[in-house]
Amino acid sequence: MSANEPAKTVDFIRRIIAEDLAAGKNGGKVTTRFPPEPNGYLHIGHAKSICLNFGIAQENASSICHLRFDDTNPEKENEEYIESIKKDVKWLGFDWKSNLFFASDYFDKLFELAKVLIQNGDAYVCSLSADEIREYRGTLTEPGKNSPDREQSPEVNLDLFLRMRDGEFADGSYTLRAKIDMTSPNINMRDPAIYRIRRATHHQTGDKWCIYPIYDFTHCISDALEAITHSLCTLEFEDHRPLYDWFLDRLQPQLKQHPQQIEFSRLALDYTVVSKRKLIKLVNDGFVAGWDDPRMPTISGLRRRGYTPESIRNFCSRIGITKTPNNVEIGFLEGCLREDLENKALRAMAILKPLKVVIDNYPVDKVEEITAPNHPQNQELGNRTIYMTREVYIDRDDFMEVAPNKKFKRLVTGKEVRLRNSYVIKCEEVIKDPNSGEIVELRCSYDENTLNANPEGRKVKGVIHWVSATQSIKAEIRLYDRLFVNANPEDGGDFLANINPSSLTTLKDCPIESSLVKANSGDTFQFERVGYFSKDPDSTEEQPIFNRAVTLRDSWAKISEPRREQRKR
RNA sequence: UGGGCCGUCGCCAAGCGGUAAGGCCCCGGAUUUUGAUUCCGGUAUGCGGAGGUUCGAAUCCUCCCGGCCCAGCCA
Repeated sequence: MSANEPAKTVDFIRRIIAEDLAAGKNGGKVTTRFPPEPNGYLHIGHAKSICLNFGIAQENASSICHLRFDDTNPEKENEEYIESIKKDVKWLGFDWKSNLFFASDYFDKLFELAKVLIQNGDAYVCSLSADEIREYRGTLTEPGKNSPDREQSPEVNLDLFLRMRDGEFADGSYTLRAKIDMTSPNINMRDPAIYRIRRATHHQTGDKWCIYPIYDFTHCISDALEAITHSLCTLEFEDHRPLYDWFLDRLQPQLKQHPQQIEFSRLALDYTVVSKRKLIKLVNDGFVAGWDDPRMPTISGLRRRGYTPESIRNFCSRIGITKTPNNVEIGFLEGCLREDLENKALRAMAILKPLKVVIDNYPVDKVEEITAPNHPQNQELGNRTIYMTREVYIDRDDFMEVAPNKKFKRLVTGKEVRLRNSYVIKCEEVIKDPNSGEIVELRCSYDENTLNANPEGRKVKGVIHWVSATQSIKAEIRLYDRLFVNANPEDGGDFLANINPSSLTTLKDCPIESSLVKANSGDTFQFERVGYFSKDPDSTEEQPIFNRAVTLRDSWAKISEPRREQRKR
């Protein structure tokens, strides 16, 4: 957080924790956990949770945040996801130290605790099929009815449960259920399943088990076993809290811990989907190139796009933690990136839509070395050498035969403009293709006394970027736009129907200044007057590739095209 | 329509009975070899609505309206 940032008011969760600490609760300690299921890559919504949980640990002395994989559904999980999650949490700047856990570490313990529930008459083995269980559950407005197996003796239940574990029954034939209340207005309390039979090889436990515990049973116990003090989760688990507490209350003699679950609202972002199911769909159906496609709101996608950990952390800090359903503007995230990159991205020049300029009075073979600062305000970032030659490229958007209005201050026929870090040039003649009428070249002259100096007797307001035609390299530049055309991709019911067909524009053979050959994959630059660009890992020696992370703020665009579609909500 | 939760500026968000913080966006203006950055200044007589309690209400009470979540052997 920058020095002039106003003091951030504490959110309600941090306030509760501060109060608990002050009251000496939990022995004056606070332990949190980030509990992802390894069934997909982490996204910006997870970043919010990571920043909260790890952030709280950082803010309190001797506090710690565990990384725990909630791996109770082997059919959807795998090792690739586990590795990506660890990588992303680290990249965001957080450290779980030695506290890496798996819910599957507790499978034996969980099994024993399930037996305790059975022995105490708090759980029973049910022979109803999935369809039957649904029927027996009732509806939102009608109570459910008891399973015929509900009053089975603990002895029978225990025998059945052991045989479930021993593989005597087919998948789906039995479940272990908590015996709570089939008439509860909270559907989660209507005898929820806590174990199901599923012959699936688990990425951590292999084929040791053919029964797997369900989230509600697993999560609260895992929290208790790890002595988590504050179990923070999103609002959709609010209805599960009574269940969370129910299990812990019943098993208090065994666990001797009762973490507190607190819920906060999940992050929603304009023009994006943040749901693993949908993200998987985008990846599997080829709408994007992969989990790390720069258009994806995944941590890996944002990283490849050019986002920095600092910008994401700052974003999470600014949106805060509340229970209000929030829908954050995508521009808010982009603003955080710009703010971070403004101070640290080295400057360079690149031409997206080249227009050749020949400076007739510039010596034919002269190659002039010019030292240009890497950052206009920060000399510590050093300098680089750029090369001035007789032929250069400028951007087509920076020239018009006739100025459209008095505010236009780029190059116009017969007028002057400064080439950034170089000379003032004047457009003398416009060369067009005789057939198409397309402008193919500009013939200009330059004022040799204007390098690092203002021209005599006149003011030249406009400054445009340029690249030498002979001393430059060529790059592929990928321009990204939002993945969806609607602020709410769900509009109309099918998010796939709202995919932006032009979310990616690939520009080939863009002239970029030669200093960029030294760039490493992942380095991010500000291409002056254009935006921030990050070198893509797919780059090769011959073909550097740059991804546009975000454009610069562009107040000229507002004047010249004030009613851009994108500005509408 | 059962239950749970939420409604303060376009977007986030403080506020917790004493007379509406802040950030983003937006609008002016200054500086600028990036129409960037930076810097100044502006932007809710109003807190979903209606009543009520009180000297005083965004904050307390009542009713109403709107939104989100829950009927996986997913998490």
